[in-house]
Amino acid sequence: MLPEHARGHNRSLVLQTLFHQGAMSRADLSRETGLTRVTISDLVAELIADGFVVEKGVREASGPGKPAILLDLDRDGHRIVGIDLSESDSFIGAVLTLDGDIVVRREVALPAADDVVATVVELARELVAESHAPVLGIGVGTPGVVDEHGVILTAPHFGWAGFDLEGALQKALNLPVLVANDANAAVLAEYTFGGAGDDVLLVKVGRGVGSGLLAGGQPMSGSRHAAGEIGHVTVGTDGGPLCVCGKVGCLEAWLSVPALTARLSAAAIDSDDDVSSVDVREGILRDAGERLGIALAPVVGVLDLSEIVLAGPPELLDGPLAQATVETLRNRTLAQSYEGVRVRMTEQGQDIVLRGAAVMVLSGQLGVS
Amino acid sequence: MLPEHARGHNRSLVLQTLFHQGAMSRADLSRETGLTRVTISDLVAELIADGFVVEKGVREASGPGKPAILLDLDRDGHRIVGIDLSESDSFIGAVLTLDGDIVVRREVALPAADDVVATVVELARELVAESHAPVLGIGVGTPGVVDEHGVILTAPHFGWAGFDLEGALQKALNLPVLVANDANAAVLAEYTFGGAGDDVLLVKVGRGVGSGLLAGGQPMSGSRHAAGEIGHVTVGTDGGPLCVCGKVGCLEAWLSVPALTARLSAAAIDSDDDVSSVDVREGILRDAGERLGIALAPVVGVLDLSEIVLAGPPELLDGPLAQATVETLRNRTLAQSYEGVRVRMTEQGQDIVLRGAAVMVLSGQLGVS
DNA sequence: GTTTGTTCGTAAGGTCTACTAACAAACATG
DNA sequence: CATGTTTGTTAGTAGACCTTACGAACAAAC
Repeated sequence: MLPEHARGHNRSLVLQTLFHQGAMSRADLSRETGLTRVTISDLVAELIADGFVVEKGVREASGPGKPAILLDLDRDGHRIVGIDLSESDSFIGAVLTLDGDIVVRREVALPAADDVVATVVELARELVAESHAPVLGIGVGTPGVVDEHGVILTAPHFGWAGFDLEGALQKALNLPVLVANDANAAVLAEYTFGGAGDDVLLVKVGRGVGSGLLAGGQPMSGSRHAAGEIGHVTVGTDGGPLCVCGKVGCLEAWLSVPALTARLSAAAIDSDDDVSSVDVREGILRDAGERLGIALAPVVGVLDLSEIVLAGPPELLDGPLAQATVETLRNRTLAQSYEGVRVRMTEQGQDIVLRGAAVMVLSGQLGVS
Repeated sequence: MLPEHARGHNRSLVLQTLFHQGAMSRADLSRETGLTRVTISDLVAELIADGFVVEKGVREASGPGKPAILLDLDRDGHRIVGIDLSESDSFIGAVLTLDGDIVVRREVALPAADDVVATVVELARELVAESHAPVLGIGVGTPGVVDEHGVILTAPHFGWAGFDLEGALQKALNLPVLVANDANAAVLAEYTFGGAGDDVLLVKVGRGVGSGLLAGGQPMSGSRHAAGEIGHVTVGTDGGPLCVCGKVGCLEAWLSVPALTARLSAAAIDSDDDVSSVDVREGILRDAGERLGIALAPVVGVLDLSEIVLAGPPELLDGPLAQATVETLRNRTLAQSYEGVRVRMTEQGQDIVLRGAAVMVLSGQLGVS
């Protein structure tokens, strides 16, 4: 550890403070960070020279003393490109501000397996061209198991195994690129923009079921970079639906969007009566929610989680399903640990992976999250 | 972050390197840490002055050049006192070397609830007096939920709630004191002395069932310092034994030593035949192991654990129980994640909490673990 | 209008940390 | 014995942050 590492840490500390607390003076930053005003002035001068911070004029005097010069991140001076490869029928890309707001959005149809990289490169190039400010970097959220250098260890859907996607994009685009698993990206979005706490599990329900975990404010990657791969864990001891993986009672067989919609439409056909059809629908969703609670109870116990966030189609997740999950967790964990475990939908909507990809860039390039 | 923090980090880096790799020269340390020989000399001089490092004479020359002066931790220059409050019938204390070897061992009967602190203080004082070298600090592993400052948030057994045990001992003993949960201490022992990897869960089976978790080499404490409290998580969806907490099918009701021994002895009375009695015994243990596997499968999936370590009576845990656990994990998690999940007994035996308490002191005082 | 006290930002100088460059000591080898 | 290698130290330098001191800009009190 060298002194210049401490310097980098302090640079990030200043950026982080401005990012979360908004415009403030050098003196405010000094009080907030514990560094002296002199050191803050020095760091700020460097950050202004690098174009990350700007002076926003003087604050109208509210008391005695010289009025402060307000500083802020140059929130319009840079853009981030985020890309989401997790949707079942398209790739989605966007240009985002440093605050995670989407400025431009592009969607392209899912290409053939051989053209995936070329398609992503082209999508990224278009977005970079659309950005009217320098692009800080490109974040990508993808299904599959991804290591810390953005190498896809396994992604059955794209036929990747040991493929250095980050390196390939880096080389083609000549900009900083960061690649991570889609659910891991999503939990970062929830942490930075969704007000999630330091210990949170995000369960992402789509074609499959995955999750991203933050413990103590740090993303968990696991011993083989496969943390969060929860879709094929068996739930309960009483059988269950057959899963595509061949086992019985996998969480994914209970909870994935295809599994749920199949069961719901089968029930709708069986039932003529509109009233009972609503009950049947609720029962199916409640069952799925209960299964999620059964699977998560040991995780909540071991990790002492305070918050579980659901991401996916709200018409399926938000309602009886989430309700059943929280009730099941309550019944299956000790009073002490469920008291305060919240289960809620994300408020990031469809853009959660895009915004999470932006957080990856913020974190990697500025040390902000 | 100040330069002196970086200095402290580098001091710890040197100590850590010597701790794990044994005696070596300044030039070796330089190569190992990436710091220059000059900086290493400076740091080592400081550490020698502080009494943590000693020169052990020259290494017999194996090639050209000036022979190296070997350095090592002064492993006999300091002792650590460890105390284990988790046993059901006694408090155990020990004087340990920096390598975790037990030099002196003392055991005292469990006192009345009001005398717990006084008893621990007296035990610690005796051990400090027995130590023939300066005591680096006192580590305590206790049942209950403990925060990062050693405040016992809840410990029903001792009737503690919000009690600052660390502060009380610190004041009475006038030495650095560190207090943590017993299972969390145990997993540290397994990590530092038992060769466990960076992502490991230790399940401690005794009067209750608790666990300690290490993820990415860092101890996890959870959002309310209750990480690892797994005893009262419901397992499976087919009922189970009644638990003291009033629920049905808690892991503790399946797996705790009192629950297991009760079921085993009941079965032994029922069965006259010696041969079938062995089968019955094995069946009971296998059932318990299967339940542990059911509970841990989602945890292994979410955290991508590579290693699960069992601590407790080997005559119960080591054999059919552990075997059933690993088989159940294999059946209930995706191939990818079980491949390489090892389930094994600890080799630290009865002293695991004592040694874990020593690691807490090593880590807190020297930055070594 | 003047004085007083406060707050902001900057300048100068000092301390601490780790680095590079250079060198003496101690050894093996041809 | 001369040469080359490795170790550990000395001397000097660059970077990072600190303390101290000061001018600028303001509010409040007189």
